[in-house]
Amino acid sequence: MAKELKELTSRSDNYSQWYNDLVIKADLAENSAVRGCMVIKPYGYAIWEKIQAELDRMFKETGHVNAYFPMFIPKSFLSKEAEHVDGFAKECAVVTHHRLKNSPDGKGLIVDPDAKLEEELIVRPTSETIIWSTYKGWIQSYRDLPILCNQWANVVRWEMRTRLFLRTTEFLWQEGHTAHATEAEALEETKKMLEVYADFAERFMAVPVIKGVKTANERFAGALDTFCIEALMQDGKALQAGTSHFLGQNFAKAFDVTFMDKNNKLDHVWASSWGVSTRLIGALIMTHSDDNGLVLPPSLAPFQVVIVPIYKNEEQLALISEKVAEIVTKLKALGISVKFDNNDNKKPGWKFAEYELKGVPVRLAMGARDLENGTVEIARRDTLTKETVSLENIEIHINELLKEIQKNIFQKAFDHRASVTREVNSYDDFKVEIEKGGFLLCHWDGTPATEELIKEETKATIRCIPLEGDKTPGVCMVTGKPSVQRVVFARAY
RNA sequence: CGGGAUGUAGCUCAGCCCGGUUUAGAGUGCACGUCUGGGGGGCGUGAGGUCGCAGGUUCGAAUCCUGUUAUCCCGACCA
Repeated sequence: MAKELKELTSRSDNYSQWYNDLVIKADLAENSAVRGCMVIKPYGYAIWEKIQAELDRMFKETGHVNAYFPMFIPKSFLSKEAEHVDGFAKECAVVTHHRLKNSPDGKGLIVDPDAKLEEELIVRPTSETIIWSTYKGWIQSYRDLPILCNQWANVVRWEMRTRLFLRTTEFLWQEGHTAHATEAEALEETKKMLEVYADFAERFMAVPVIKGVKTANERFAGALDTFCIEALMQDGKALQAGTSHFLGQNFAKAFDVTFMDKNNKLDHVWASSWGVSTRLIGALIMTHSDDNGLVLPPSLAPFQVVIVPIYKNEEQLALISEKVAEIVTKLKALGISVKFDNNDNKKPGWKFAEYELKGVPVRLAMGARDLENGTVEIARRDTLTKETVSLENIEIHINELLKEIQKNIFQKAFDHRASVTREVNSYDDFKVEIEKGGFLLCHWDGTPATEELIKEETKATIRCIPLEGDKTPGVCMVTGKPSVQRVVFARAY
């Protein structure tokens, strides 16, 4: 494996560069031949698979089923919901033809003008429109409701500027699209999925999040309300980690999806949609990792334990392998994923550095010395500490250690967030404080105009109106008008 | 779409200002051999390049000029 750049840019030196370096060097992804699109490499994809597996389980547990809809959307569909088209029109990839032919001058291929599509197709930036046009055929009665579908898919948004995982032209995500008979039920669904996301973020990603609702400015195009989970990165910038939208009857009206209710009355269907994307991997990286590389939560690490043998010859390796096999069996019995790296092409020192860079939570090293003493060296990634322990009940020790690492990195992220979250009461203070990063809890008069002004002057946005916590009213830090509660400001990715 | 930068070996880059001792280099990676092995190891040998592309200037261009194309970084826009 080629690792030319041995040294990572430090976070304090250049956080942005550190992130870019880390994604490449930890072998998570790389830029592709297609501008703005990334290749997710096996190690990075393995993390995505872990994320998928857990979320998929959680979705099914909450009554959802998977389905798949086309990646192409007839152009006319997109324009049916007025706000929706406004939100996405500027970043759509458009299919206009369906055939190529040899260039008359003999050089390469050209688009065959005879193969022009009657109606252009949009590569989905999100699937509300194609799904709601489909749901129209599925729904006649309240007995057909609710519909609780999720799809795992790729989407395309033609962004001007991209960054690996955080914003790519094409990205992988899941999008849930649900249809309900009542407003209350759709709203309940929206909130339920927000809880699922928050639970996943905190328990599996070890990323503490604030649950909240977006302001009108930040709302999803076509939604009545957008709920979100907001995370805080180590550099003090916020990252939206997931959204759950209450769509009201907007899409049902746009696509004329009606149903007969229990009283034989025709009504439009109520909707929610919700999604998280490969951006979560970006959140994972920027929350936990350090200047030595990636730090992965045990719950999502492609493998939780790596074992490195240290030997002088084949005989020693054979003896070590035998001992290691016992440990592997015990670990696997506890559901712990483990990799024994007996690759002879790399030296132990190289492997240590490599697995540190890749964020493997626990590393074991076993050599002749350990064989003699019945011990093994355990190194934990989060604290970079090492200890030599007895092999007796080693699997129990490691199991506990993994739990502790999971807890520790969450706590570390939680403490960091707490340390850079503060209440600010005057706009003058705000302008100073926002430069330092972090979440600022401030009173705001609830108007888009004030929000816009703050954004223009400070580049800070309202990340969300938090659902939990202090609800004391006050006065807007800018206009002095009444404020219902403090809202969360930050500069964001 | 504005601003900045860069295309030279698989990768990271030097050489370019000031054209000719450069037969185009280094590090790293790769192949083979060997000594090694508790934190990216040492020695030796070897393979690997139309210097992004197209023109131009010149006796001579990686180097100067023009055009073109691609990518990266920083902003504005967005998950």
